Amino acid sequence: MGNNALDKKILSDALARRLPAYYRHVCIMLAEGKQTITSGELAKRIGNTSAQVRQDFFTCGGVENYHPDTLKEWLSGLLGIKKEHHMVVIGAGNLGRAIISFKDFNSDGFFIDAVFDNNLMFDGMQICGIPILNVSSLDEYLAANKVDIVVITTPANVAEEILEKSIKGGVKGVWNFAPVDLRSNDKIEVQNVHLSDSLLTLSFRINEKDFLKNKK
Amino acid sequence: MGNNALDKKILSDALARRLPAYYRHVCIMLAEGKQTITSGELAKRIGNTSAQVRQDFFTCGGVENYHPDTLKEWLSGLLGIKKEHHMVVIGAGNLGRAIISFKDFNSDGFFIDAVFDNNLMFDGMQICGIPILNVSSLDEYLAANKVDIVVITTPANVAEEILEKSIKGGVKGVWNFAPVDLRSNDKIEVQNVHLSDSLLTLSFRINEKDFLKNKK
DNA sequence: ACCAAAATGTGAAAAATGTATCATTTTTGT
DNA sequence: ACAAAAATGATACATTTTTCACATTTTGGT
Repeated sequence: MGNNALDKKILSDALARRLPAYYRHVCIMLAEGKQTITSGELAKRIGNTSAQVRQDFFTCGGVENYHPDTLKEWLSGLLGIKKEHHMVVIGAGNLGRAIISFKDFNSDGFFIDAVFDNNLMFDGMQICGIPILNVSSLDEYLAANKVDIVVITTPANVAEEILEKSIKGGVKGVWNFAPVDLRSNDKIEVQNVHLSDSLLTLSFRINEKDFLKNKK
Repeated sequence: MGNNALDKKILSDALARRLPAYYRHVCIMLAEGKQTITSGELAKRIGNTSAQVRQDFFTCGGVENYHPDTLKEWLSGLLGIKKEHHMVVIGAGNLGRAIISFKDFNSDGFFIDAVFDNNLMFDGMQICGIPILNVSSLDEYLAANKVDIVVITTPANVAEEILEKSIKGGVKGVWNFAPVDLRSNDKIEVQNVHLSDSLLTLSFRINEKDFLKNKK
């Protein structure tokens, strides 16, 4: 004890990106009724090596045993999903609605409490039972309600403004889908999701493959 | 010439992930009417160092000059977005519709030609002018039409099957939003997008911050 | 209960990635 | 057109990340 990274420094992005995958597959294996999980089996599922899995777990402080329940519990603790997270979505467009209708993360304690939009047309309406409010009341709402995470699905030009409001409102994290790179700071954590980036990465890999093929 | 990675080996994932960001910001700067771009300026925008930018460009074979047009052209070539890409979306749910309504990538030569769903209710309908077809006709469609990229927005249980059909149909890449890890192989390139993973990563970073705060 | 086989935890080596340096080239101001 | 300032390309260096190796522990079969 005491010589792992958790004690002194922030974990690497590479590892932070693998943790959700571990969690996801452990949940699946638990649902499949598996009584035991090995590092090798988990590794195979996420497309990695058992050494990597063991090293990651070691870096995160180690897990007591590899029973599905223990692993899920332990990963939940690491990922901070043992407590409830209250979220609001900004933007009632297609993407906003897609996120709201995702049932996936409800089971992990993520709850969407309200949707905000600047279009008055939506006033009084609901999406999947969640009320749509006008974005002009966002400040007020954040002051009156505990909101942990703000989801931005607006156009790029207002994203920065929403970030400011979120900071003022004491929000802990922003999950940003607007095509701008919002920056994290010590007040707030930001996760930028650029959907089109992953399409371009795919296109790049396809192109690269063609490129290599032409070489031989 | 001849001593860069492009000649012999595949570029790293870290770099492949930065390339779209470079492209995105170059496009923005071009739109802003900038006459010239420096490595430092670009670095600042994507939240990195100028050394990293120069190193990346060097690794990719180098660019002639830093004029916005040249850079955009050069990055386009790397990312394989100088030619047209024809896409179909599988799944006409919220996420499918959100992707179809994204206007972002049309300008980069990505065109969505059809949507497939297994729900007969949709038959004959359209989304944003794109026809919804029954998924039973997918094989036929792929055989008759040039499709470069298949976008999967179905539930997890049918994703693997769609991948198989895509391979048989000669598709080059799969952009997968179903919550399973589909694997790339030499027939097809896969990009898995796990939306909830990025939420969990956000939650992890928030949690980690709290954790560190409690230490002092 | 014992032995064999398999899996884990850990430190160290190897590989990959990122940063710093500096000579050369390009730009800017006078 | 020239000198000074700034930016780039390429190498060398430092750090981070992954893989390897192996002693220790756990599991499974007889």
